Amino acid sequence: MWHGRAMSFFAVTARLEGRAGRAGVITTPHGAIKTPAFVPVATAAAVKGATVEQMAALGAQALLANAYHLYLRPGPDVLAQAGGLGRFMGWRGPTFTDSGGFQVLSLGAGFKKVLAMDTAGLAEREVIARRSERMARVDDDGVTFRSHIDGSSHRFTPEVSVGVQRQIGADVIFAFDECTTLMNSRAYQERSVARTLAWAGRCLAEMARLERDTPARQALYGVVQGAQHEDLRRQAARDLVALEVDGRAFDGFGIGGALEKERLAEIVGWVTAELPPELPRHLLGISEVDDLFAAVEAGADTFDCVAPSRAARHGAIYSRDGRYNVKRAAFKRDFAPLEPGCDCPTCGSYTRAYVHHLLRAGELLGLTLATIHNERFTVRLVDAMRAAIEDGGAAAFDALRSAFLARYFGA
RNA sequence: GGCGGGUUGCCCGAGAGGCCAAUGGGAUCUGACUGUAAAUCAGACGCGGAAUCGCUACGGGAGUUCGAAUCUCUCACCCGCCA
Repeated sequence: MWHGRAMSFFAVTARLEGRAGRAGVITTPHGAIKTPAFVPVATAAAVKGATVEQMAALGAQALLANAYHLYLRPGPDVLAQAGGLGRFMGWRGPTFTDSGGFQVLSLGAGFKKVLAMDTAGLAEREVIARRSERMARVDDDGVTFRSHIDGSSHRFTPEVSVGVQRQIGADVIFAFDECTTLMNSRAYQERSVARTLAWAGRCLAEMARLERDTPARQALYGVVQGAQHEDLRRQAARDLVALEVDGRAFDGFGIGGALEKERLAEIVGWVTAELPPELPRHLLGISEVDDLFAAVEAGADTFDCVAPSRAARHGAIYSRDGRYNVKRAAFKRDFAPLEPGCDCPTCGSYTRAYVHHLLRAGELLGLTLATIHNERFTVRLVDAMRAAIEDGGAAAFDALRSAFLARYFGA
């Protein structure tokens, strides 16, 4: 059990002078994660389009799956019987699971909407107007979900989420939280943060209870919400840090929910300022290049995001010269690699023209090749940040960022 | 040789007198995607144009009608069945 906090679950190995950013190492029963690190998403115990061998080869240190999805299918008992998430999926490294909290939003008010970044998109009244088509309903005790698979009704509470994640057996699990949008009112955000805090306490209690029966070395992260409101974010962080139930406290913290892109650095900064430096912070659902630089500088240690794989499936390719869509007609006869200079297996053997053709032809290999590249791009980018922090400190980090962003976004 | 069916925009395919520049798919072009209900979604897609505007279009030609992709005649080609 890690909850003693004195145990070396996480250790800081280098810092950005004068800033919150740092490098470190998370130690799990399935290996270490050098931070900052990008953790690719494997929602249903699979990175869509890529094998775990491919993910290991491209340098992924850990993978993140989702408790809600695995609960519905194949069922947490199957994962438990398999020997845990990693065993089940053939992945030898560390694993994370999200609590299902995000589905409170994605199956609820935020369906098919840009959740965090688009403030102009959807007014709260529209969110409310769509209520009838929601497949998730929140109350103070938990969330009632309609399965997106068969429409059946299911109930998630903090206790259920922790129990499910316990069975799934990832090395790092998250407290069940309510994820809101920027369109929610201030009053709603206040109520929601209070609810998430109450749930956090119940998660700790349930974790303590389960650990009493059968010890298992899983780290539990509390999730800081509060949207764009500084006072809510800071208070939420302080409350979670102070929380201790039956001798159990959080091993780390997630930063979640609505984040205005323009204020991401600021918001992450508020939160990390309130968090103990000796515990790791995971920024949920972020991976665009400028966001990663901002968040690492602001003190986030790990990240997960669906963007690299989803974008790849849709033809969007990350490269140091910016993101582009390889399905565009312009690439039909472009026989350069997806990103010249990239060290990924795709770029080592294949061309834009080939991936262009595969994606247009609906060949599954196209998804795989593009996914491998995008995941490698993102992993490597964060790895480069870590190296800069460890080897050159703030000056090196700044140099990397300015050079990278200038080229990525054009001069 | 006879009888019947057919020919629609890049492709397939609806439409059977005005509401049709013409439903739907596909292809094509472009955009979006940040704790995955996402191998998805959205827009454009005859020509010109900012346009509720004009032009050209439903195999060719000739008609009927205020008005035709839709009705008539005819020519061409395609597909069935019977000789």
